[in-house]
Amino acid sequence: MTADPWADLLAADRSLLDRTSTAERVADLLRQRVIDGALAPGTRLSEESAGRALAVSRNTLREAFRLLVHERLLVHEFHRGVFVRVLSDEDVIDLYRIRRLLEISAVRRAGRAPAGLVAAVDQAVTEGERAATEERWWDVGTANMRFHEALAALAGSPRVNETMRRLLAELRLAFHRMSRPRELHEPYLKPHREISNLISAGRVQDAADRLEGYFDAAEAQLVAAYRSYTPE
Amino acid sequence: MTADPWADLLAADRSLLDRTSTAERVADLLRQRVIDGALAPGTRLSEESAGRALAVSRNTLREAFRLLVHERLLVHEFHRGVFVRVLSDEDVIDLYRIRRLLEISAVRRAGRAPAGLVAAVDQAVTEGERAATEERWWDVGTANMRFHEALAALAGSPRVNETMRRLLAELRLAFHRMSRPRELHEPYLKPHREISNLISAGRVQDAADRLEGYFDAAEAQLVAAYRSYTPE
DNA sequence: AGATAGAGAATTGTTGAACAATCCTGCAAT
DNA sequence: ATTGCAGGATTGTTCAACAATTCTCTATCT
Repeated sequence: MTADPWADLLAADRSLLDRTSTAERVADLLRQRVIDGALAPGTRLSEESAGRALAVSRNTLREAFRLLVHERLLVHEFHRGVFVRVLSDEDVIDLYRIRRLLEISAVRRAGRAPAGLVAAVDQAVTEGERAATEERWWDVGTANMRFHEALAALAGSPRVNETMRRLLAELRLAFHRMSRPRELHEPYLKPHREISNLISAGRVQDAADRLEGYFDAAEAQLVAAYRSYTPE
Repeated sequence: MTADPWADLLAADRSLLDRTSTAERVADLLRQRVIDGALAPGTRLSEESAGRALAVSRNTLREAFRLLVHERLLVHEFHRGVFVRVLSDEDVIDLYRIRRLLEISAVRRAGRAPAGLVAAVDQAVTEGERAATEERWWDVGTANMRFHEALAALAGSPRVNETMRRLLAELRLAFHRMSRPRELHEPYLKPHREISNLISAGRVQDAADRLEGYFDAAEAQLVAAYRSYTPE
């Protein structure tokens, strides 16, 4: 019962010890496929074929499905199966609503944030700019999301981080409905750069105000785009 | 394929049509028991005994467990079982951090909120005051939570509502570690009343500022209390 | 032609049993 | 007091079975 100072160090490594169930790994895999668009919104995932493809039993697969349904990446219709989520207009609006709350609040309190978190914001913007010069538009979108994730991370809250990660994964579902990734992502590079510079300069209130206006414009534009792309 | 105005009304009732799996109902039940404290933090829920008690198979039970683990009410240790979550000090601090973000932002934008949502805030406070005069201290705590839920609801976002509901359920885990429900909940009645009145009066900025100060005090106090109650 | 009904197939919901992998318990040995 | 080691208990995962529900296709009717 002695106090072991090194024990805490080891405890941190415990997570790497491969201690994850197959259900979780299946969920990780499916989540990735939904995010990168290999599984398009609306696709039905039957237990039988998915189970055969991944070589796991139906029960294990169902556990994985439950996780992703809870993350809103899949929807579960009783006795009908699970489908990759199709976002409605209201969903996209709502995603922006909650992101606005979290990000603006986080930026407004960014004065307390450690330097590393501020640097991460700048880094995400830089990464987006580089991807843009190389015309990798999907990567620009990814970098843009990392930017917003970094903004929320300024709050220094694990739960905020996880909430943001899930929201952004959900937002990917909207992107997959739209073609023209360049028109979709490029316009945001400049405002992102401005906001990042304001934060780096310590002018967090100005940054928050700028972000507020940014959201008004971005939300309106994306919703309009999403609506116009909607088929049926 | 005609436009049916009444079809939407019916569609809303579809959810009442009992179309829920047993796993979900088991999860609902367990969630309730965790929230009301019948299952104390740290309790181990073995698959065998829980399954026998609820008369469901292990597979179904495991699906329910997955849901509650995802909601952070249970923790799952590989090959060891599931336990009712024990919140750490950091968890309590983090819960307050994210609540602060959501609630303050929601209040700050409460000008756009419909009157019904504002009324709900007042109603929650009134309910708490009544419970206090009747010395039902646990109910005072419940009403206090409903107050905070109503504040977040001012944002008018389904996702914010759900996030708050989960966060408050998680916070219940902290309360169960503490005795003295009166000392825990009573002090907040007065500030809640003040904030509610400010919002009703349309002075949302003042309310947000007041809430900010409230959080500083409440968080410090609860964390101190939680720490002192912590056994082992 | 188009709508409707109904039989049969396919899929999901749930259970129970089985076995492997891992953890826990208690005792012996040092 | 700590370590090593069996044996038992619990979880992880699969499989097979059946009930409940939905889907599909054809026959029927107007």
